[in-house]
Amino acid sequence: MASMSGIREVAKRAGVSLGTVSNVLNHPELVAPETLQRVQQAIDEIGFVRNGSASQLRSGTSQHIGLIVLDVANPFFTEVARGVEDLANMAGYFVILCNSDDSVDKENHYLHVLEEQRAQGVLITPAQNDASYLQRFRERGIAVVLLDRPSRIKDLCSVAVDDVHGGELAAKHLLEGGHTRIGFVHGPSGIRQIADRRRGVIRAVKMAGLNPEQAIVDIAVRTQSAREGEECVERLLNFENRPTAVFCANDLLALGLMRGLIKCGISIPEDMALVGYDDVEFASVLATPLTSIRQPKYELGRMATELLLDEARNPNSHQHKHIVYQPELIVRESSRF
Amino acid sequence: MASMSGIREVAKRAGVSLGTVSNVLNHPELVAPETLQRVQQAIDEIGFVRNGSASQLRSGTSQHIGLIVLDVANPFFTEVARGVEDLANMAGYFVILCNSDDSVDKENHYLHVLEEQRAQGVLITPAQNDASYLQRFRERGIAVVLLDRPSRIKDLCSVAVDDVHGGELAAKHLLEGGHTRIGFVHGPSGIRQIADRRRGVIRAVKMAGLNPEQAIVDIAVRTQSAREGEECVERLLNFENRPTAVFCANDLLALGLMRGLIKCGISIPEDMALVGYDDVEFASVLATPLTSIRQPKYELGRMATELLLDEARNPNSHQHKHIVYQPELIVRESSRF
DNA sequence: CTGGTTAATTGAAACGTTTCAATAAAACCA
DNA sequence: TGGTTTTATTGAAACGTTTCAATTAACCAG
Repeated sequence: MASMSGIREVAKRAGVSLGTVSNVLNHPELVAPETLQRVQQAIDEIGFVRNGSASQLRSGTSQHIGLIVLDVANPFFTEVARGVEDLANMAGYFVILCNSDDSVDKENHYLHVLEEQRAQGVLITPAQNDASYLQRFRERGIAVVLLDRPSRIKDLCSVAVDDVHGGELAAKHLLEGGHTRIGFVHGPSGIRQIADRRRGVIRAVKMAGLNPEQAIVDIAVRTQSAREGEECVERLLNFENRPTAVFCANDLLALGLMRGLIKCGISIPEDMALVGYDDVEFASVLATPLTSIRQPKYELGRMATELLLDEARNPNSHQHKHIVYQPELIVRESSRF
Repeated sequence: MASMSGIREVAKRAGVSLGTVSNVLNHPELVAPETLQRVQQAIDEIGFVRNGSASQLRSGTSQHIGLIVLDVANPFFTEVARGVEDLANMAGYFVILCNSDDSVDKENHYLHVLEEQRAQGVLITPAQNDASYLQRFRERGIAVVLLDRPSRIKDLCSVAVDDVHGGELAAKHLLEGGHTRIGFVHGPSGIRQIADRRRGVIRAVKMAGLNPEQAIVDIAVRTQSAREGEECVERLLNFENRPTAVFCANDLLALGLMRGLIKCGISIPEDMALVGYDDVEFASVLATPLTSIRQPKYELGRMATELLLDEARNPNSHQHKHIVYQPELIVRESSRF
């Protein structure tokens, strides 16, 4: 006798019909207890495991959620991913991990894959600024939530952190410490996060009654790495009117800067105050613990997933939301006054 | 006229049969160029995207690969994940991210999900030491590769890093620096990695003709965090015959230790040499750059995936392998002599 | 004892593909 | 020219579920 696959074999063994086995799997409440047990036993005996593809095909709903980030290795996204995964898992969904590496091609490839899988939804930090192409997704009934991208697109949820405020917090803190000339070290200004943080800095300076042109010393680097941070120390120190404090757009930059400053015999915070961004794990644990701006990363992921699932499950009653978290200033030695 | 879904509508529009459309999708080489183009156009016009579930159901093969790790937020796994994702993606598969959080329950849950999806294979760092239950997977034709777990199980591939050698490298380096009394700071000895690293240390000490009992000062902490590292400084310094060097089982511990030592006015490496493990990104960038043991994390992930895909695609010719990478000593200031 | 409700179970018809044997058309060759 | 091979296309039959209208059984009130 050939193989009678799946549910069918279970049904035969338990002496019930196909439909009943299906009910045991999906609506156990409407199966008589005795039958339920008999079927369960049959399932255990043959070690039956439901075929997800068949199930999804017929029922028309998958359990897939896509998470498209720029780089999993980035500790920021890593924490976000945990938040996503935790909630999705609890709700019975599973997460497909997609690294776009900032490449539009890779991003499109993944979007296509997720479309084929008829994912319930996609959490995405878009590599391309134009999010209109996500429209197609929405038309197919796939929920989309923008991650770490504030957005006013009406028919899309978004979850982000207020980078303007973050920049403002950092600058205000330094201004309160009596610094009137502040270096701002950052990567490409084209990146929204960086542009926003700068706007925050400018705002704080203006509020303090200072002239941004004079109070802010702009130092741009190519990539926001520790190496670049270290290399820009020279530039920083050679300014005719040297800043007494530096705000780095990211903790890695701050780390490099710190190292470079120590090498030059500049002590922190006495000769130069320092503030980073992201509050990565090691910030608190450096030789001179680093003041930094903390973002609710895990929460970001959780909330985004919550919105996504709500949209996926209640497409009609769902209200699109634009959630913006407020960052938090964590003061440590590097800027103590 | 009701909706004629998918392939069927494409077929009608292009004036060909179902089979031909399917061929365009899966075996374009046996479709006449002219027909091919016509079908492609129809596909584009209606914006058709193949239904993955149906495809998988009928063809019997999925594109899913499961990656079950203890914690995505751990930078070690993060790099591994990148290696996995990169290769899997290139080969046309996609990765389902699973965080077991060291919980056997979560692990089992995910294994079940992956079984339902008929995943092509699973990369796993098992939370439970007994890997025999993975046998069921193998019987279902799902390939399994053990990640970061050396194993002699015959019918399973495994990829790992030689922790004994790692411990040996660290200790040997310190011994060569003239240290004859070395602190070994580590978390729970029940963890294989830690036990292995200790064995390496002992081996190196013996090779140097010293007595492990006297040369090694064992300092256990509960968790391998920076905080615990800092807290154990006191214990370290209060030994009657104080070690002149410390090997930490992990960079975070080393970081904490470093901070504690600096606070106590102990200078590194003059008064106390320090070696970490993992060579995390910030190791090179601390006030005193940290000597550490580097593991080929990305390569680990890539190789594991390669083995997995080979097994999934050539189940018959596939040869199970047990690959062990060698870690590398990266010497920096913290142990310079 | 009848008619009406509720509770369990059934079995056939999808779901949207891929597969494969069968056909038709075209190309080749002696 | 007729036979043989090659190249394209076809259409029906799966793949393993879920769904749903229909059936049966069981119960209760009047």
